[in-house]
Amino acid sequence: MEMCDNCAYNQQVLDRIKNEIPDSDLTLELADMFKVFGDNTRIRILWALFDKELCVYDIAEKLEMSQSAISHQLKTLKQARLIKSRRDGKNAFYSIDDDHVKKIIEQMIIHVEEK
Amino acid sequence: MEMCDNCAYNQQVLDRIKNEIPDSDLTLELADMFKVFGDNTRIRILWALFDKELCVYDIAEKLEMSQSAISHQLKTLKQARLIKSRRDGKNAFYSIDDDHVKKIIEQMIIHVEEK
DNA sequence: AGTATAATTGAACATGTGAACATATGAATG
DNA sequence: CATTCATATGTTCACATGTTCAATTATACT
Repeated sequence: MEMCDNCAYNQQVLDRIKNEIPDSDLTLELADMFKVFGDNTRIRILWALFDKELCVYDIAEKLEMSQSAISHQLKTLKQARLIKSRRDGKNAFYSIDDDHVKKIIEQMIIHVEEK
Repeated sequence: MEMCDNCAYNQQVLDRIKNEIPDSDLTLELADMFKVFGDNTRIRILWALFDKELCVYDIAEKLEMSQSAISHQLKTLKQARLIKSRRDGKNAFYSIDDDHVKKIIEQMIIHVEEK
């Protein structure tokens, strides 16, 4: 099978993984980022934001949770730079800030579904 | 750019993500799996096991941690079916049980490095 | 200014988690 | 069968996490 440019790039990263365990700098950074994804509410928020921008109220309604709870989690997601925000009048609109977010979740879906 | 079979399959999963938020069944399962990756010790254990099978003692030495702490984390990783074990006499050898483990970490590396 | 709506923040609370320590299992060896 | 080595397990404790409640800020409208 032909390997496309995208997969070739990924292969480079995979090759690097085979070497010695890196400093805790990288592994800690990785673990911290996985932690951000490791919460049901945050996964659902990201899912809600995949194809559209939403304000806090909309997300809270969609997920049937309090604005406060959502706002707290949005802060976490924003600190991790997975989402960005934009204020329009009374509303704060949030959207995905990173092309990789979908790919990361995609890869995990493939994993859990094939088990 | 040509898209290879692998990427075409991934694209199918990505397309699915665009639809409504699924039941908490899937999102919870995803979050739980992310949680397993969301620990520095477990990331380092997985890294150590990428290219070879190791016993508990070897991992503990490599990571400079107690056997007990490693054993606890190995149990977590095994329950999540990310690693498998094989007993050979006194030693229990552990190895990666899932082809996706590398790809999942690979994708996260790409993410944290491009930020 | 005063009110309403939207969002954020901080504190409190319950729950979960990882590591350390001590102890228990299990397998090989004498 | 007791001992030793390798691993596993249980308990405890400190710490982190997610949600709720209450208070505060920010913006728009009358």
